[in-house]
Amino acid sequence: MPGALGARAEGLAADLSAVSSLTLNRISIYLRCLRILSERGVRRISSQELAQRFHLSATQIRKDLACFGEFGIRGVGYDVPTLEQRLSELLGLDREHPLVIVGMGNLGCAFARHLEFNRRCFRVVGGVDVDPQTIGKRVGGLVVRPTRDLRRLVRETGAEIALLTVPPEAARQSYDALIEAGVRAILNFSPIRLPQQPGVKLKNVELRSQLEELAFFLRD
Amino acid sequence: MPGALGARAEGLAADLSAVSSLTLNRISIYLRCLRILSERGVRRISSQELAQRFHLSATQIRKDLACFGEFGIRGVGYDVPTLEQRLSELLGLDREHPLVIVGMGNLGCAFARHLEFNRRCFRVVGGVDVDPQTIGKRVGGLVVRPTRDLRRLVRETGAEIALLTVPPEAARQSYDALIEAGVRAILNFSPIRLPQQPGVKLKNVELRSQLEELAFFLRD
DNA sequence: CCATGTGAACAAATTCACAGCA
DNA sequence: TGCTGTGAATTTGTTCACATGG
Repeated sequence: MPGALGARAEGLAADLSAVSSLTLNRISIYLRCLRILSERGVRRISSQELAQRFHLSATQIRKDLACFGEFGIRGVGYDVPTLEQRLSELLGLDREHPLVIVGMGNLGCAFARHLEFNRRCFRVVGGVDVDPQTIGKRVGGLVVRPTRDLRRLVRETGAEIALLTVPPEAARQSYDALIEAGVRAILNFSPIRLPQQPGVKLKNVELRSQLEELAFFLRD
Repeated sequence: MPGALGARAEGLAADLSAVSSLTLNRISIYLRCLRILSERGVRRISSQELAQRFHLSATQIRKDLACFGEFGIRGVGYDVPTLEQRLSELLGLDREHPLVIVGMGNLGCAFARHLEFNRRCFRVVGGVDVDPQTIGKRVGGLVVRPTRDLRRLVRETGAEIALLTVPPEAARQSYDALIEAGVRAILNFSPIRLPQQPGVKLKNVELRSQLEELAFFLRD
């Protein structure tokens, strides 16, 4: 192991800001698999067996984990609860993240109810919309507020993450409002290309593209 | 240009099955940008300008397009309506794709209504659920049918694509049922790892992973 | 001329192969 | 012995730089 400054006993291999998006998404998947194993009472697992059970790649699991440190026991494998715990901490999932939803249409409401029901690390603390018909509606455990209250809502709740689920024509305006309100990470479900803002993490979920890729596969 | 067999005047550069998922998803994005330009009456655009307007990379646009053929006029740029048309055909978006939704909970209903409203190339022809409370409910223009009717539904409607939006514990069973019913492409929104089935395209949309990547970015 | 299209250079990600340690 | 962790090899993806041709 290189003598990286600040590396602990089960040392951190490299600086965390260099970890790729692909690796992070897979780590999140490994964590889900570990939770399932944990619930089933499995205490130890090798990368090989983890890969076989969940259709993953054993080498890739080990390489991905190597970005964060050393977690296994050579010749044995990984301790399931320990690895689950360590990965949760590394992803910042040991605390709850307050989250606001901008656009309480079909998709926004679905996420509000879904995350309400399945709350793990993320808590929906507010939802806003421009439509007077929608404002005031109860969805899950919250009441929809007007978009002009966004800044106040973010201040009050300390929300750092936002879901952007507005129609295309409102996307740019809502995005600017979110930046202005001071959120630090945005998951954009609208089909609009938004400019990166320094200090604010923007991720796009291109649902339409996913469907269109399937359509491409089906072309005869 | 290499003398590829079957290459037309604006020739196909290579075989389409080798095009990567990354390229396909970007082509889908370019297509959306072209539609916007088209609506605004823009008739010609260069890769440079397209990139600037929509926060893309000009070189990458040209490289991506090169997978499918030659579409531009050197020294000039691309004809917007023509390119839009050609890309639509290439992705198989010139015909409508019937689509079934398995799991009419929050997410399933949201997609049913969303695609109903915003129907372009994809038509929701049916939704199924196991919950007796949900069966029979009207969502958008359709009535939720029991999951045991899935096979018949797929046969009747010719659905080739399915959205899998069931809770985790039902995912594997529903997946097997979809394979059995004969759909050819599945977009899986459940957080369960499913095995690839030869001849059936499976894409996973990991919503949880996207959120967790944002959480990672926010770790202090 | 000027923007496309493309080989060549570069970078990133994945897989291989095996050293090293429990 | 057996599995982890990791350099080295390979594959895949992106960017550069420029020849090509309308």
